[in-house]
Amino acid sequence: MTRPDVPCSAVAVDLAVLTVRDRCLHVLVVVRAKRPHQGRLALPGGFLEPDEDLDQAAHRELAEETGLDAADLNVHQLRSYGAPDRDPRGRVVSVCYVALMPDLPLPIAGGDARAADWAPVEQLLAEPDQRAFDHHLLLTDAVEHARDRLSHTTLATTFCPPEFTIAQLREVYEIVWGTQLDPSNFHRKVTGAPGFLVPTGGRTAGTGGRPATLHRAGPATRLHPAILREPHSEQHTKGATGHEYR
Amino acid sequence: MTRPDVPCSAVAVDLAVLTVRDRCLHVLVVVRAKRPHQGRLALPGGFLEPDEDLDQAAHRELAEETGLDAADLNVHQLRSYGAPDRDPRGRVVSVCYVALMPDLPLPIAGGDARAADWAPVEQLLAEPDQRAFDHHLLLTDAVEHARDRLSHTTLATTFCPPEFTIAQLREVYEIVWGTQLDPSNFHRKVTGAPGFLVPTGGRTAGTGGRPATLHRAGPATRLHPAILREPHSEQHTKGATGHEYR
DNA sequence: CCACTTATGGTCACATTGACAAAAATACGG
DNA sequence: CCGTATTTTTGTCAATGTGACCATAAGTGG
Repeated sequence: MTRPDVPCSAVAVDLAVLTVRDRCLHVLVVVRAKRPHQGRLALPGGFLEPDEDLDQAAHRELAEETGLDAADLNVHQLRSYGAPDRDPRGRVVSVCYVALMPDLPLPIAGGDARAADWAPVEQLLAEPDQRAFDHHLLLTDAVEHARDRLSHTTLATTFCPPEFTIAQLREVYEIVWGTQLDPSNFHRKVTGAPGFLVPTGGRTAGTGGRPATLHRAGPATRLHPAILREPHSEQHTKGATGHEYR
Repeated sequence: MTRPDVPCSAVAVDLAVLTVRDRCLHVLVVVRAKRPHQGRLALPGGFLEPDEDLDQAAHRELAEETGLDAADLNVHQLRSYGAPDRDPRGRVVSVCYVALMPDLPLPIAGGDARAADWAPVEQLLAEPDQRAFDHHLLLTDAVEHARDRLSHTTLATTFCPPEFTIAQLREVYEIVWGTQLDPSNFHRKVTGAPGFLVPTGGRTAGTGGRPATLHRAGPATRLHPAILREPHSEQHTKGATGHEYR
């Protein structure tokens, strides 16, 4: 059905699957088994199938790589990448998705036997030229995207198990943002944001301190008021990722 | 160069070019000259050329449709659309860009002689099924994107001429958001946001009121503090566009 | 000079925030 | 069993941002 008079490209869907693990932000990576970039770390992904929506492809790839049903996870399109030379095999336009998930037992070795494992984001970002294709750029953008979203949405709860304490949630923010947050003020903010947290009635025990009340994620998606990343101040002319707004 | 063993798609780049005109938000549309959707209004766009980056393609299309050099305009990728049946001719994945510009003299009839003209966004959004392809969805997302960005970035100035008054800037916010803003409080906020506005020294004249000082866009891109859309309050569980975060 | 219009500045009550203190509720060591 | 350390949770206070609203400044047109 594709028309012969129109330039034709392969369309790939790549995934930046993020989680918080061992007090660090991790991303799911695979070791490439084939050329090009054989042996290098890459984001999991694959080509769009003929009768598939982009979102469907992302969910399928996620299921193949992690064995997880993405239905209740958080998978969102980030942006597309189409530099003409980004894949030496030919023209490939890649649609990148970001998925956030709690620290589940393990990424099952993928359906197609590629080795998939968690890698610390900080370490990967420190060596810009070791990734396959332009996946360093994809990862940079994905992390920045996740950081931004934590401020304005209730996304942080997707890094947590179904029931969690406010300290666990605070740890997520601290790790993703690389900052320290005041426990007392953080508590006030998140409990004050309508629809963010729902107390389950349960409490923790055996942690050597006052037991914490357990919470579930509430119905809200946008956060009001937002939880700000920077202690305020400063001229904000920065923007790291190369996809600067305005 | 494209490998035969991989599903192949056409990749299109579509543009939602927004401007403020006659106190309404307008978008640049073309009347489709060919089937499918002949005679219907569509967002301008075209297919990705073999040796072109996505951003380059967006700039090229913008130049073709408006005759404008996009260098100093504001063109950003929104997201991609890839429903299998979105184009009856075959598989087409479309990367949508949003461009914001001041109300320049006119959109020159495009290089390929298609009629390009401004259409009021409100009117287009009111008739969901009259657009070509899924361009109603693209437009919905583009407008929501622009609205969100006004709060947190200095994007609003790109709707204004090089020199503008604070009242003109306020009008941009009011029109894009569909709200009324208090002139006095708005003035306090925008003049207080560091790097947002730079007074040029000039003043208006002949407007039947106190002359306003003229400003240029400042160096800042992010806005601090943000200029909030809603007078506060309310449970924010909404999200209109179908691409809900969380 | 006066009415009118628009821009800009000020006031005040209120909400949000960060820094910090204090209280509550547990574990653990003696 | 008591005191101390630890962690959660609740307050307090000053600084700042915000909305509602009023006042003043500085033009135009009669």
